[in-house]
Amino acid sequence: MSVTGIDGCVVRVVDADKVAAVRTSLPADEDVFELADMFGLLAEPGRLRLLASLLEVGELCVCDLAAVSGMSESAVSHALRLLRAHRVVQVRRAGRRNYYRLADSHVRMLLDTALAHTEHTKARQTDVGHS
Amino acid sequence: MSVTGIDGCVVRVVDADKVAAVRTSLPADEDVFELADMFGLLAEPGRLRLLASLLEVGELCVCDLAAVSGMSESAVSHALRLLRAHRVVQVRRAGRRNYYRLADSHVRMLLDTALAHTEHTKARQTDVGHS
DNA sequence: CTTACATCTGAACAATCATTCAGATGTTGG
DNA sequence: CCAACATCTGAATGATTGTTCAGATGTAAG
Repeated sequence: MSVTGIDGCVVRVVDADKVAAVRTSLPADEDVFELADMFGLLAEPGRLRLLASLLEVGELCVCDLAAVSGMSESAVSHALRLLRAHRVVQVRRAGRRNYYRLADSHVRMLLDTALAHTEHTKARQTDVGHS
Repeated sequence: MSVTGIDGCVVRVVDADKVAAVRTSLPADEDVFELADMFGLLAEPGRLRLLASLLEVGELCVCDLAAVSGMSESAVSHALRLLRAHRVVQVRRAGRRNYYRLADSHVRMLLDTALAHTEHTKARQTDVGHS
């Protein structure tokens, strides 16, 4: 019913107090973009499998990651380049092979949370079929 | 150096044991897709702000969500439709207004984890400038 | 019933993105 | 140095997606 300026633009607002409160408690734009970006890295089955694999076993070379994830080695390389650019994974050279590992504690936490929930759900479903 | 069948296809593998181990411990395809999908919902600044707002204040109508997030009401409506389709948010009608709230504990956990980290990082940065 | 309101919807457009292909880079062993 | 190897890279393609616009639905108030 009332109006307010936000980006300098005028908008309708019902509960001005709530709106003001939420707006101050919301993360800064920069943080929101960064966060969304981070979620975006996890929003693709291929990359998700790559990261989950690294979380599980610690370190793997490109061709093994391809074998595990079912992607082509080229696709894996592209994915790893992206993850590398975002400092999510780290490389270690060993002869002609490149071994990748997780390098971001934030992503590790999110992966843990997400995968824990998945396994928990699966466990429940298994329990149901118990007898 | 060795080879293996995965999708029936033949692939190079270096550490066959690790590959086999990871493959069994990895979530099922269905779960991976579902998870990636979930992350995808969080991978956009607009939706992220909407969900963070709901996490903060519990319940908001569409136009207030638009005011908070800085999106057009139409864009908000589209976003909410998507979130609704994935059972992430829930609607309550009140007159001609629709009030939305979070409805998915999984997403709530992920949001909590993510936002906690953001605030923690911010706190550290603030501390540094304490003098 | 008619108007103003709040939200929803579908089509269309622009932008982003993942994958593939062909070839480049750099590495090891003979 | 040469050949096989492991990974990387860029361009091109096809698919997916977010936003906008115009209008549809449904609700409340006079």
